[in-house]
Amino acid sequence: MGKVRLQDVASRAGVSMKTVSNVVHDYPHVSEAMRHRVQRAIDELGYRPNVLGRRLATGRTGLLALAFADVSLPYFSELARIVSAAAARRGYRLLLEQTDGTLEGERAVVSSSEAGLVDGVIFQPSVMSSTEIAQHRNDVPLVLLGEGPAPVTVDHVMIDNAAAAAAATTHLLNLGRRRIGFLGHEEQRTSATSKQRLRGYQHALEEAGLTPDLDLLLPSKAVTSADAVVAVSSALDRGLHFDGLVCRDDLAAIGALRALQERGLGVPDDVAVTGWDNISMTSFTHPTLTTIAPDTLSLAETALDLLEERINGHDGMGRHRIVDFTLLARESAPGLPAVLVS
Amino acid sequence: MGKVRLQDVASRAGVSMKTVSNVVHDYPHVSEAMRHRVQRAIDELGYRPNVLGRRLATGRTGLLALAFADVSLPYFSELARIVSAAAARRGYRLLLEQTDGTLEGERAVVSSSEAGLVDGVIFQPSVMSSTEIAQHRNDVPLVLLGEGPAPVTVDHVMIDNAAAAAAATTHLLNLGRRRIGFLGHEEQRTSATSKQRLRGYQHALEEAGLTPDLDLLLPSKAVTSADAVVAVSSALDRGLHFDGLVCRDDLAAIGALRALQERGLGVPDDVAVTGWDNISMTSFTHPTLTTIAPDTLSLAETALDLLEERINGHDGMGRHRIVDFTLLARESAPGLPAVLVS
DNA sequence: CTTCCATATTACAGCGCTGTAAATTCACAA
DNA sequence: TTGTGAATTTACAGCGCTGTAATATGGAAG
Repeated sequence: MGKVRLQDVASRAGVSMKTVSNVVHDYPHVSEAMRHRVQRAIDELGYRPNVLGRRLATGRTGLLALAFADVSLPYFSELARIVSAAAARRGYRLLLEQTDGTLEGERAVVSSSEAGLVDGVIFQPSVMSSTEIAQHRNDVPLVLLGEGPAPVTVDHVMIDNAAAAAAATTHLLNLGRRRIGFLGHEEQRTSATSKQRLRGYQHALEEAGLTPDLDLLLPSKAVTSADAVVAVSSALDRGLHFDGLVCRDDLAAIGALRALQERGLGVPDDVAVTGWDNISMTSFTHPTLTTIAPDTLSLAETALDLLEERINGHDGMGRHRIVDFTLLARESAPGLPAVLVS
Repeated sequence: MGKVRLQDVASRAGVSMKTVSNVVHDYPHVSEAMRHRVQRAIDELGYRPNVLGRRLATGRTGLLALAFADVSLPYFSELARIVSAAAARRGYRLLLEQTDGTLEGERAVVSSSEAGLVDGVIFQPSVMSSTEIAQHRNDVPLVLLGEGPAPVTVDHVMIDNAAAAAAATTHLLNLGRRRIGFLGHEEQRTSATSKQRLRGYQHALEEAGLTPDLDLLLPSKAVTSADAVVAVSSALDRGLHFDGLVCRDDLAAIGALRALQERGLGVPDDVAVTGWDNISMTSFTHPTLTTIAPDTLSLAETALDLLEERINGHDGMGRHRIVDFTLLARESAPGLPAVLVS
């Protein structure tokens, strides 16, 4: 068992393979009698179509890949869930591919050294430059996610990072904070993501007539809560004073919460904090976390729309789509009702 | 481009397809000169082998599936990362499959309606009964994870849940707690996982000469922090008193932390709390969370060992393997040093 | 300068399936 | 009864690759 082939069913039912294939695919021009006869043979034999054979014949696997640095990061795993569900609604299954945020891993994704497995790829690069992405020969349809500067030839979906960072910063300003820090950008080789967020942060400060203070930039060794704890703790140790903190992402914010509480600083009373991503944990931290919530559902659907068009042969220039985000005001920086910015 | 086939390379290099194939696979009996010549043709044409063709010919895809309820649950996403890395070391790639914890989704996994895509499946069932799993025709090698009662015919890897629950409970008893609750088992249709954990909890209480109090069992609607918050809050509302809480998993524990803090109860002073799974967030909660840490690395390796044997044709009875766990004492229930229990 | 053997290379079939085009069947009208 | 077109069903080739078995090559031995 497990070795039943189309031909076996065909023999059993006394028909041709193609007729069986037609029944399997609900091809309309099959008589009822025939359909029943074949279906019975299928059931009796426990036949299961082999995707590989089908793929080889049709050129499609019904598989998409979603590639990013690390599934165990909540933003990615929650995104994966949403994309996976959306893909399933369109009849695709999702293969998750991790790059570990390394150049090597990302190169493997775009060069797709093993072709033919997936019909398309949704890829959130961490370190690869846009020019390098563009250079790679692109056998398989590709849509980029995230803030990296996408090459003009490739489709791309993102939120307006600078605007969102500005919204978070402005939110803190509206709470009366004046010494607002930025936490969690990479120490060296600042990523495009962090750069855009820093830009929005700086812009909002300047809009408010404040001069950004370089001391208030707290880089973090890696994008983890642990490194954020270290960054904030050492800043406090060296006597830095701040009353607001715009964090690069929720993990950094959670690290910040922890570090502040260890020093006995109250959030939001002493320091108001904002996160970024709206990972589910942000509703359960103490205090709950004010955060930038990208419209991930729309992100997923948009990316899949673009990808499906590519799969179906669309061959134009890269399209660039911006999806919405929301600033969710919660305990760590309360005050304004949720603000929708496009 | 993207349409380079083995035959194209063969023509270009002026050799047979098989020779190209041999070069691609580092088959030993190929002369250096030939290897170079073919390799140049490969490079010039940008040839990428097509996995599907290969699979059809060899019967292997190099893909494994990891199936569980929901990637966005931290335990699963962190497990996925570990299994994925371990699989990569063995030359496999990992396909993540979500069942949403529904019977329907789980049936789809075991009946593998589309055969041939993956070489094997690692599956953590949530609701499917062992008999039903056993009944399903099993074309593809399968290894079960987790606490469900595994059918004797199928390989299975787990930790000793009752022992771990007893360890957590005993840890609280050693801290002098006497009114210890259990939080987070399913309200109806208690899962096998919860049952075993409840059993260990009860056993530890009885060992200590205490009579389990049914009021101290706080079921939760679903396995989420949100529902845990509700469960704990309403227990406190109805005046329930407890000084220790063994939680079914870390998410429940995080919800408990939140609910207790909202009521102004101190952790661990008023209530000591233990979690389960050691998700990374438990190091950053306030207070940090004492938790049961399954040896997931060993879990992953063991599961892959068993699976590879099956893939390579092993056909005996189901093997059952127990992997270690550790009780990590942190702030929410401090005291004893880490205790290793097998 | 043969002969022989080990090593390098090739021809060919077939993995399981589907698209195309051709063949068959059927219902109904002439 | 026969013709006609529409509705079903079938034959066949081929998707890209690899295993097997057969063939070619080249150097050492005779």
